[in-house]
Amino acid sequence: MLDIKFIRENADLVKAAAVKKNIAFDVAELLAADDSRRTLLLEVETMRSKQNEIANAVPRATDTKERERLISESKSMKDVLQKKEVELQEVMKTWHGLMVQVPNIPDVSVPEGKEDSDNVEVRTWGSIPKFDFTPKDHIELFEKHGMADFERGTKVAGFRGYVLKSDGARLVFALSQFVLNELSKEGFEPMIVPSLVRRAPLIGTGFLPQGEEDLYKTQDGDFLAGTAEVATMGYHMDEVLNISDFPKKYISFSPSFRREAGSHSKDTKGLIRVHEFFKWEQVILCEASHEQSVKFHEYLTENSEKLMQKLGIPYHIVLNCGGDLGLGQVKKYDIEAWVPSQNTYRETHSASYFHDFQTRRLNIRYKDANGKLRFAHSLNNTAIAMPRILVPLVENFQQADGSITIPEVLRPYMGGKHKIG
RNA sequence: GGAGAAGUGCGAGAGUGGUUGAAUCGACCUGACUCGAAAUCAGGCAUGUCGGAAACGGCAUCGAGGGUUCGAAUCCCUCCUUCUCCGCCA
Repeated sequence: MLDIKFIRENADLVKAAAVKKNIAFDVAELLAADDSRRTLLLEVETMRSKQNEIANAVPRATDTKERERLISESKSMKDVLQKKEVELQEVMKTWHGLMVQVPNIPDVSVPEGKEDSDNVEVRTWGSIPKFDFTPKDHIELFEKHGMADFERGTKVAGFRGYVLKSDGARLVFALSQFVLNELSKEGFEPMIVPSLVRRAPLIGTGFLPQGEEDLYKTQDGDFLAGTAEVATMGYHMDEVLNISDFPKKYISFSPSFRREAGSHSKDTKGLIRVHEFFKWEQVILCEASHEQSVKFHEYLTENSEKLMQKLGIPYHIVLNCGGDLGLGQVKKYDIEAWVPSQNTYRETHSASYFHDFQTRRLNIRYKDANGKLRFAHSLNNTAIAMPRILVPLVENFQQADGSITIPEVLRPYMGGKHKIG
């Protein structure tokens, strides 16, 4: 959500933002709604003021006639006021419905573009492996070593179902432990947060109302979150934080769920795109300054890069184009890992910052140096998403004999084992 | 799942229909006293929103949303949350 005052004063900026993000949004419609909102509000409040005045005068009226007169005057106003109030309510509903659709303004450095093919490569790391044999894809490798069972996974869970087994299961926990340790050293506070969440944190983080299609919903009206970001941000909903605690750095774990509505034909096999997975997510809350946001955005990205480097997985960073940005994102980097079987990079991490877009919706504030309440800034980035990360991991480290070398940093968590197979 | 109780400001806690945005105490801030601190004394201390250049003023907010009433923190309804007891249970 943006500040309505800001929108009013910068209508052109908002309009341009919608165009850049390829989001259909009519700023003029919102401004018109805002005009009627303010006109009505003034009318209603003037009437209320009059009524309050009468209500206060009634008990002080010593004369019975005067008392009667006041009461009947107020009564006669009531109908009109009630009608106006209903009118205002309707306008507010429209207004609010439009407000949650206002896109955040993308940074000037965000490239123009409609879809992920328009993203711009920023840097690359590691060398793409050259195999003197025909490399296997991750599905073949997983099945060869009994690390996953896709057939039974589908039997149990349906489309995109999987079961991780043996070293496949061990790797998930090894990676998990590795990431937890590395980021703990960086001062991130580990949290295990709910996946099953209420509507409010999803609205607050910007996944709703637009993303309802991609969320699983329970019969109680709760949702399964697609990322730990939701619950971690919701954690501080309606709070006033202490500025001396900034930046708040969290590393949150949760199972994550995605319906993948509209992606039915994409990545139908294997572990790239699944309905249910595990994720460690970095979340930062900091002071409301663009410089801080930019600084921590780079920091979050570097943290994940370091993890990838320690694992030895080749990757590149892309700067997402306008059309590939979410409603609330100001700027986003994706880390994409090299996947030999597809001869391309595939997204494994996504780092974005929001300015106060999320915190305004979630009402997360702090008192600045002048004692003024301000909305904090929020950012997040994947630390590691499993099992997706296993795809580049096993494919890049496969050997001619079909075995898989285990990255050195994971060996302590794999009982000292050096290779699979 | 069943029965009952409760939700008031930063905290404790009063308030059961009429200047109550809310007593009182504590915390916090400013000042006085002090070399300084403690103690004491004086004053201050909610947020949002609308109008206004500002001063300032209006409106809203006592878990949330509705309702009754000229008037609601106070009465009624629905929901949410917490607590107690029973049942079930990883």
